[in-house]
Order: sequence, then structure tokens, then C-alpha cells
Amino acid sequence: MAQLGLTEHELRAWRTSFRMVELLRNRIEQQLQASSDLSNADYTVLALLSETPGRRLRAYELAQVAGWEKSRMHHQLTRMERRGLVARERCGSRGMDAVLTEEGLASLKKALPGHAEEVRRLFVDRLTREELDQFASLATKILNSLEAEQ
Amino acid sequence: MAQLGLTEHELRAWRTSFRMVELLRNRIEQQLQASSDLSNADYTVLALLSETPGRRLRAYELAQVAGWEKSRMHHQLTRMERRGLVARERCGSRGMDAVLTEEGLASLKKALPGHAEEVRRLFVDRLTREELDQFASLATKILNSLEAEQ
DNA sequence: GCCATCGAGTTGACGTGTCAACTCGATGGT
DNA sequence: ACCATCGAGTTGACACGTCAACTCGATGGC
Repeated sequence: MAQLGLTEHELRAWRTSFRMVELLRNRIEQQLQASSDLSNADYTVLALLSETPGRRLRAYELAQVAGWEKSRMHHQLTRMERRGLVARERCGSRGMDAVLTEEGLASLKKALPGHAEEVRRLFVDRLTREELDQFASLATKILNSLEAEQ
Repeated sequence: MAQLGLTEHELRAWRTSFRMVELLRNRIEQQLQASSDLSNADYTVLALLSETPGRRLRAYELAQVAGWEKSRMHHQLTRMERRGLVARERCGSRGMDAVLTEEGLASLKKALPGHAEEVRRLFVDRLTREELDQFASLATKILNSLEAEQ
């Protein structure tokens, strides 16, 4: 039976991990924003759409693969549609496809190298190959158990 | 479409880590919100203030220890002040202290056990003791190098 | 056929966070 | 003494994200 409360040690582990990721996330986003006028959320949607055949996905599928709520995806697509990065197209009687536009694809292609470089610089290259594998494997372990739980 | 600067392996490591933390963060926040009507940001401010002697801190010091921008802290304190969780008091000719109110302290005390339990349940207990130490040590390594950078 | 329910999508209100521009007293070089 | 600059704090515009409530066609039990 797990004890309630956290030890000093565990609390520090949690706070450090949390803070590290917040900081990393902010740095990555600032680089994206400054170099390409894209948010992390924009980039995620563009990248996911670019990886599907036909560069289109049903809105709810897009939300699923991104791990977002449907209304978050809806608002995001609305903002991106206003900027011409994606288009929406009816699909069947009640469906909606999100489609990557030429402009969206161009934005992604422009952003990708600098983004990848920043991820490498701030994350990948700060760890050895073994450490990166360890880190990813622990993250996967937690992610799987979180997603399994519902 | 993937890697100019990252291998498939590295990209997966990054995406998994990123997604894990986003999910974890959301779960923790939902529990806090539902049980105590506090956001993660609220909780952070309350916890930091409660740990200082006098339960007060200059606004810019609070921003520093939280790792936030000053205007984020300002907006946050404004919202919390409206709800009676903190108070602001002038301090010297140009300074401003954030002070934990009785109500803020009561909120924190009410939220703490459930929050700690959730952190334990979703994070600490999903890893062995050795894994948790590994994870925290890698997070610390990255955090230090990020904070050192500027 | 009828009705209840479901799931995808939409909407609006609101809290959260960033950025740039501003105020204003303190500080320091000349 | 003067003026430039600094740092803490403030503000407003706007993007981001959540929640709850809503629409509406599809589906299934009776």
C-alpha cells in the first residue's frame, strides 16, 4: 500500500521534472514562434497532417492522434483556417476533414529544419545516446500506463 | 516528412517525452481543479509562498523562483488577489510583496494531500525507486544546462 | 415507426500565458 | 546638477485551452 504524501526526495524529483519540461517547452516554442510564426500547437497539427496519406484527417482522428480534446482541436483549426494553414472540408453527412493547404505545407517546410535543430540542441544533445534512450524509455513507461488508465 | 536534423529514433524520443509530460500535467491539473478549484499555477504560487518565512515574497523574487516572466506572475497574482488567495502590499518605494492570506493557506492545506497522492499515483509509483532517481537525474541534467545557457 | 441515445462537431464564457510598450523611482557617469 | 539607463511593476491586446451546453444526423431497441 502506497504511503500518502511525498518524501522530500520524491517532491524534488517531481518539481524538477515538471520545471525542466516547462522550460524546454517554452524555449522550443519561442524558437518556432520567432523563426516561423508558429506555435507548438500549430506545428503539431501541421506535422501530423503532413504525415497522413492525402494530407487530411477527420477532425476527431486528428484530436485522437494529438491527444487533445475535440474542442481544443476545433478552436485550433479555426485559428489555423483563418491564417490559411489548413482548410476544412465536409466529409459525409456529419464529418469534417482537416486538410493541409499548400501554404500550411510551405510553413511546415520552412519551420522544420530550425525546429529540429533546436530540439537537438536543447534536448537530444544534452544527453548521451544511452541517457536519451533511458529517458525515452521511462517516459514511454509512464505514458503507456497513463494512457492505459483512461 | 520527418528528419532533416533528427533521426526517427530521436524524434520519437522527443515526441514521447513531450506528450507524456503534457498528459501528466493535464491529469494533475484536473485533479487539483476538481478537488480544490485551484490551477497548477495557483498551487505553485501558494506552495512557494507557504515555504518562505513570513509567507511573503517580493513579486520579482516569486517570479524568479517559479521560473516565470514578471508579467505572467503579475496577471496570476491579480487573479489570485481577486479570489482572496493572496494580498499585495507595498514594500519600500517601488516594491510589491505578495502575501499568502489565511484563505490562501487554507486552500493550500485542503489541496495538498490529494495533490500529493495524485503525483504519487500518476508519477512516482509508476516507476521503481531506481527509475525515479534516474529520471530525476536526467531531468536535472537538462534543466541545469538550460538554465546555465542564459 | 418511434424514441432514446450516441458521437462528431460547434459555440461561448472564461481562465491562462506571451509580448511589447509603458511608468516611475533609483543609480551612476560626466 | 543633469541626463541616460536600469529594474520592478503595470497594462492591454491577443493567442491558447478547458468546460459545459448545445446541434444534429446516425443507430439501436422496442
